[in-house]
Amino acid sequence: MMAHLRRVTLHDVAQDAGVSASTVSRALNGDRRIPENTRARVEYVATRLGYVPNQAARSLVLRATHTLGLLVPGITDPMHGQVVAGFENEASVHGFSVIMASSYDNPQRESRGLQLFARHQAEGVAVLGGILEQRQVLAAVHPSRVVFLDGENPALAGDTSDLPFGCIRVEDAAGGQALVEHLLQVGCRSFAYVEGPAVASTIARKQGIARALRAAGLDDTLKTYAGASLDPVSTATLVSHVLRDRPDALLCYDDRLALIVMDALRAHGLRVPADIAITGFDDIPFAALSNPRLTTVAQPAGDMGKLAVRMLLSAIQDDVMPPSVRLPVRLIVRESSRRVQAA
Amino acid sequence: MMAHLRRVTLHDVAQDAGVSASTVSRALNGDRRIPENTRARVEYVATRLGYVPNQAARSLVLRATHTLGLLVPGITDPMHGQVVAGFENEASVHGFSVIMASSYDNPQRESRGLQLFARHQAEGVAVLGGILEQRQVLAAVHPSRVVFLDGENPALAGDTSDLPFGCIRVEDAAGGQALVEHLLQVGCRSFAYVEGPAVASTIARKQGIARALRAAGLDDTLKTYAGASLDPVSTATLVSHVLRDRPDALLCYDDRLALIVMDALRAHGLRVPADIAITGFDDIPFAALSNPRLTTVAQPAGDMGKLAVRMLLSAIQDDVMPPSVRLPVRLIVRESSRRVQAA
DNA sequence: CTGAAAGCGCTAACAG
DNA sequence: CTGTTAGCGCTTTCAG
Repeated sequence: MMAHLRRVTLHDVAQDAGVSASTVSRALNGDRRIPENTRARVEYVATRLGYVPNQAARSLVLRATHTLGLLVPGITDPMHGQVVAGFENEASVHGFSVIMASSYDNPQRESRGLQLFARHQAEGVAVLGGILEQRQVLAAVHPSRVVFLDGENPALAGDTSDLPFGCIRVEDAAGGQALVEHLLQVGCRSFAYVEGPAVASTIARKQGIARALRAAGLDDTLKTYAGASLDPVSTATLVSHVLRDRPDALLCYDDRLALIVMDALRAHGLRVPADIAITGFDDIPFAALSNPRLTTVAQPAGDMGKLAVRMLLSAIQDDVMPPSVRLPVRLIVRESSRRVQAA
Repeated sequence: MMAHLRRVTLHDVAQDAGVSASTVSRALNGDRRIPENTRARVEYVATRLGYVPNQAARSLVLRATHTLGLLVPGITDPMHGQVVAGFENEASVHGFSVIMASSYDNPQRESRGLQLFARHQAEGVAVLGGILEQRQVLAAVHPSRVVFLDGENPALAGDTSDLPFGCIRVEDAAGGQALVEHLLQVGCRSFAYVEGPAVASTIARKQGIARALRAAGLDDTLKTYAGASLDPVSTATLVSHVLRDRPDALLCYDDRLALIVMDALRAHGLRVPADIAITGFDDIPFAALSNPRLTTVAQPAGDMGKLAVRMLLSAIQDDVMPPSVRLPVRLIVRESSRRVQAA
């Protein structure tokens, strides 16, 4: 059965070094009162014996785990991957470990992940693209500090300072707006939006698009299509709509979707951007490698992860959550929207 | 300073429920000796108070953490993302938490990650694409069980059962071979290989390619180019080599590289597959969405992660590491190699 | 400068 | 059926 992992303990080291456990502890933790020679000897014995401190015991007595929880919808998404990388990096720089859980856009799994963090006494938790309500999240991990990254629960839309949690969002609407302004400039007059999952950012991006259209006096030009997945049926439906309406430009919820749509359109003989312009959102690495290369809106994904850690640490140390922020985005024009002047 | 996370403890619950701590512990852990009504009351109080068991305390006394460590080169890579997803999923199914660390293909960080696992008393650890020697890894996390996934340290090349660690690899060579056989069939006669990082799989794939070429009596046809990155200089060099040699087919180390190369080639006016066939390796999601869609060799990435967990759990429970395995790969022919019969 | 003792939150004998 | 006791591995007063 379950082989117990008998490891070398502080006492083993103490015994071997002929000192008490306290001395070993102090020596290894750089207590100035321990003279250099004892410290060296203890250290020597410790490494010789292969001693590794037991984190569980440590956190228990220190009442601090130096652990952050990160809840992700799914690590397969390149966009999320970048956030995770930024988060993990920054955490490790500050000596924090991160424990991760995937929610797969499923409230149940989201709760389970938070539960996990609570059990592990995470001192702070970041929720990426979560759909649970803030109250629920807060309750689940109380009293950990929480920051919401790209929170998808509609209630997270407003900016919320003074709350026991922080929000990091991007200028989704501004991104949509920038996209439309660019497309107008290259001569597009009719637009369609391909929706993503029914979450906050889907709506915000669409609102930005609608706003820009309104400003240009093209308010009711915008068609909206349900987003497709890799499944052939949904793409076929989408393509048939495009073929029927023939908009000049197709604004997709995100890059992944845009690439799927572009592929489907090509299979049906539509040329991008000659017949139709396509844009994405996120600027995932592959957006720059598609053919045609994808015009998109870049999100500072890595920075978001980094910032999340910073906010959490600040909240942990100073006991005050920094104000929520909304990060700027950047329009990146590539081939998929380079139209010859359209009608 | 550091606000201590005062949480509700077992004793709080015990007090409030008017029983002893042991009773609460037993009730909450489903000990059959506790009668239904007490169990219910305890449970009620526990949830009302928002009690969450302290994992650190638990692991300490149980001498079992139910934690697995996963070391990844970098979560940004879609291929690795799938392995991670499979691993995490399977672990959570079996009630294990996973703690993850990124190595960024850097031995130092790899060691640090392993150290982290040791401190957290991970009961098993999986190393994905690691470059450290097995001995070092084993020493670093002893006595945890270890499995190497796609280990990139050359010494891992041979199949190794009866060892205190397991290896999960894929049929890299067979994949390379299949690719060549397919390319020969569509009329390619001259080949070039674009290398990845100098690790085991780069070599294995090339060996498979060379073997197939030898079998076809085309041994010395194979040119080898240094792999490019997104950086313009390296791609320019690569393109100039391709332009000079004009091979019929370009076999790239992996999909990511293939997409980069394809993009560079297109920028220089070369058409794929009309002028040159291109293939990748891995079958990342975007391989199916490129234009032209990429011919590649699919690896069972998710299964690898899942299998790693299974091997680890089996080693933990039965104290015997299952034999190493080498997973099959699958040739996926797409547009990038659909040549009209070449000369 | 160093050791002895107490205790972090929890579980597991061992009595009752 | 339930409470008391001891102790997981570590840090930290508090004495010496």
